Amino acid sequence: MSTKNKILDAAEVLFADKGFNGTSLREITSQAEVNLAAVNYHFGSKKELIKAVMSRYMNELGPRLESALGALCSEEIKPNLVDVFSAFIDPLLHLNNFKENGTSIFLQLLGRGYTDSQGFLRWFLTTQYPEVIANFTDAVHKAYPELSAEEMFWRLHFTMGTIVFTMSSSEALIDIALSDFDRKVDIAGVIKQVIPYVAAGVAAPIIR
Amino acid sequence: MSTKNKILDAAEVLFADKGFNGTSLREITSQAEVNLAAVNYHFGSKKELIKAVMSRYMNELGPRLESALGALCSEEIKPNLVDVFSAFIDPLLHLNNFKENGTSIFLQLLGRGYTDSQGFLRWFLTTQYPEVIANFTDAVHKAYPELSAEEMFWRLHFTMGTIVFTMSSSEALIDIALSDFDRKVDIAGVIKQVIPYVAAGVAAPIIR
DNA sequence: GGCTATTTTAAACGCCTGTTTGAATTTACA
DNA sequence: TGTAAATTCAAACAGGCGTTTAAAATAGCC
Repeated sequence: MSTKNKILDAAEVLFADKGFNGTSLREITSQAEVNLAAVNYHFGSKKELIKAVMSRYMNELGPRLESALGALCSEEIKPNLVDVFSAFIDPLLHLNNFKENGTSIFLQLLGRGYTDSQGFLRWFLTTQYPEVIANFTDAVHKAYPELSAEEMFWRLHFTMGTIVFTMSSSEALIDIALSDFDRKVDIAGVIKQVIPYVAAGVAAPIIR
Repeated sequence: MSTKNKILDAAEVLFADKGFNGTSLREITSQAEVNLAAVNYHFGSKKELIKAVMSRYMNELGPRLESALGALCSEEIKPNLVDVFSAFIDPLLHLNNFKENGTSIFLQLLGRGYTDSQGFLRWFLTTQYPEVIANFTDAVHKAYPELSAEEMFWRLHFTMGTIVFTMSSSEALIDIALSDFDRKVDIAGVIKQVIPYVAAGVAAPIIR
């Protein structure tokens, strides 16, 4: 295991748990059992390390997401919104093969990135991976063409908020669900719960 | 204007903008034009200052929210979910009278509190203001009695996520909407957009 | 006016942060 | 095996953090 990967592995877990600002390089390097200076040697700075952590996941997720959404767009029959959102399930759950708890970690990182560091991660994702977003809006437009561009903009951001926020606090919520309802829920279970919710939200009647 | 209030006024804006961890006491006190030590003198610690900032809003919002939701529950006719969520509008917008941009600041603070500081604010709100949550779940249950307690739990947290996340990045989103659609949107406009979304999400058909 | 209690102030405390340095060590290749 | 490049390492850097201290200033009250 290379030093670079030891750092990435330790960093992603700590970042997901405590946020980017809330995690120090000393925590990361001692967890990874490497020297403190290794981060700056291999990545240049903490900011570049954050980008590297996100890129590793996006490079794994991006192509699968594109092909899943692309397949949906090229079909003859018009998809419904549940289909569109369900297209996310397999690519997201595949991250669990890539890495233990990969799905959960990635979604938590996404949530952290949206609120930490004054939205620089939003800039990073939208500029580095614009085709993912374009594919998604295309699919939604095909499923629900009556929605104007502006209404779609807002509803997609509401959806992003629902997913990202839920997942960034999913551990706490899963614990509450376990103690209140004696129900063991995993990340796949949460995703299955959230899809009808966001699909109905995006499909809500338009009030003008 | 008392020193205490000067600190609270400066702190809430900075906390909303940059998070609790991301804002230093030195930023707060220099913005408020008071001495650095004043925070620890008047509030004891940074953590207590955060609680004080949140309490000032909750004390303003709580009673209005309770009466709005209480009125809904005591009505003869069964409310629908749009009514339930609409009950939040007036109490929330009233915060704009209480304080300039009060609605926006409060919702941003709420969002920060859920992700910053490992959820201690969730603990603070649920233990200090449980009746608000109870009123809300009662109203939703009356509007949609088929929903089981567990399904309601998840859908309410999805809703919380949608609102809180949207509002915590509302400034950035409003800017994008302005440049992409030439549409000036304010916080009330965003709230009106989000209500049909969350109402439809909570009302989504149950998949068992 | 004088005394007490409250508040404000400048300075320092100890600790933690990301980053840099230069020497020691390991690795890779001829 | 010898040499040059790549990597690791301990140590220190400058700066920011929340908090504390004790003296100075202000306020309230008899």
